[in-house]
Amino acid sequence: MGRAPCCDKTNSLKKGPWTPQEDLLLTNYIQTHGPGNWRTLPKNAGLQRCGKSCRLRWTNYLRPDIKRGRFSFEEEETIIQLHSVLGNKWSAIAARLPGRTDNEIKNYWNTHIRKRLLRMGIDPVTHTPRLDLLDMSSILRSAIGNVNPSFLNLQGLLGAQALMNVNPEFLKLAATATLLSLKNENPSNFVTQQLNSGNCQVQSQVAPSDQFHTPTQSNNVNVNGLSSSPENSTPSNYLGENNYLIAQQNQVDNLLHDPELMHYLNNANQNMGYESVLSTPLSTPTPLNSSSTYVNSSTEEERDTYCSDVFKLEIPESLDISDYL
DNA sequence: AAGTCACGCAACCGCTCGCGC
DNA sequence: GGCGCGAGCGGTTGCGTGACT
Repeated sequence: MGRAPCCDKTNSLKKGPWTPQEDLLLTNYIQTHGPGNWRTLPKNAGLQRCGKSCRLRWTNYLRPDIKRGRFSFEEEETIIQLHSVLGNKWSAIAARLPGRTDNEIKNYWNTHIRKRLLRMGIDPVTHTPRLDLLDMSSILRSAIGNVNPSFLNLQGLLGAQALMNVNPEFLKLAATATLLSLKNENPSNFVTQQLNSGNCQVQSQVAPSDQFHTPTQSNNVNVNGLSSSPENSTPSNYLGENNYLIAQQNQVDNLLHDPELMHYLNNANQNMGYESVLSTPLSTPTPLNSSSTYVNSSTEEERDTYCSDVFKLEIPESLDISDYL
C-alpha cells in the first residue's frame, strides 16, 4: 500500500495538445523499451506528462498500426452492426476493426453515424425505428391524397383520445403504408381499401407480403463471430436499400407484435401528450424514386437524403380515423 | 475582410475493475 | 478483508478549422 498516485495533481504536468517533440520522445521510448509501466514511463522518457496521457496519446494516435483516414462503407457497416450487438462497448468494437481505435470509432459514431440514423428515423441506441417519429398521419395523408376529403375527418382524433392510445391495428395500417411508400409503391389503394372496408386486418391484405418479407436468416446478425439473437435482431445492412427495407419491415413487424410496446403505447398517454407525435412540421413526403440512390451515393448528403423524409408525416385536419381508435 | 457558427477530433475527466500490498 | 493504485473504458469538453453571412 501507499503507492504514489499516477498523476500527482500538485505537479505541474503538461496538459493539452501534444507537440511533435513530445510525440517523438514518447515514440522513441516505446519503440526502444516498450510501453511497460505507464506510470513510470513519462519520467523515464523525459516527458512532463501524466502516464495516463501518454497511454492515450500512444494508443489513440502514435501507435504504428493505426489506420488513418475516412471510414470505408464496410467499416461503417461493421460499426453499426457491432454497435447493435455490443452497444457502446467501443473497445470491443475497435477490437474487431483492425487499425481503428475506440476513441476514433466513438467519435465517428457520435459525429456521423448517430446523426444519420436519427435522420433516418432509427433510434441509434436500440437500432429500431423511432415510434415517436413514426408520425403515421403524413403517411396516411400521402396515402389517401386522392381520397375525397369528406370521407375523412380528423376532428375526432384531435379532440378525443391521445394518439398514443391508438388501436394497434391502426399502427399496423400506418406502418404498412410506410412500407409501401418505402417500396415506392402507391399505398393509396391499400389504405383506401382498408378505410372503406373498415378492415384493420392489415397483414393479410398487404399485397404480396412475402414479396419483401425478410428471409429468416437476415434476422441474425453475424459479425466476426458475433451473432445476435432474434430478439434483438437488427438490420443487417443499413447501406443497402433492399436490406434496409427488409429491416424496416421486420422491425415494424416486430414492434407491432411486441406486447410490451403495445402495453407502453396504451399507457403512454398518461405520461405524454400526443403532441410529441404530431409535432412534426408539415412536409411533403419525398418519393423514393431511385432504388440505388443510397447505396451508391458517394457523399454523406446523398446517403442522408435517401431516407431522410421517410418518416416526415402529418395528419390532415379532414381525416377522421376515429374508427381506428 | 471580419465575425459567427457548426462541426470534427484530440484530449481530458471520472468512473469501474482487477490486482497487489 | 480493506485499501489504494494501475489500467482501461465511456462520456464529455474544448480547440482548431472551414463554411457561411
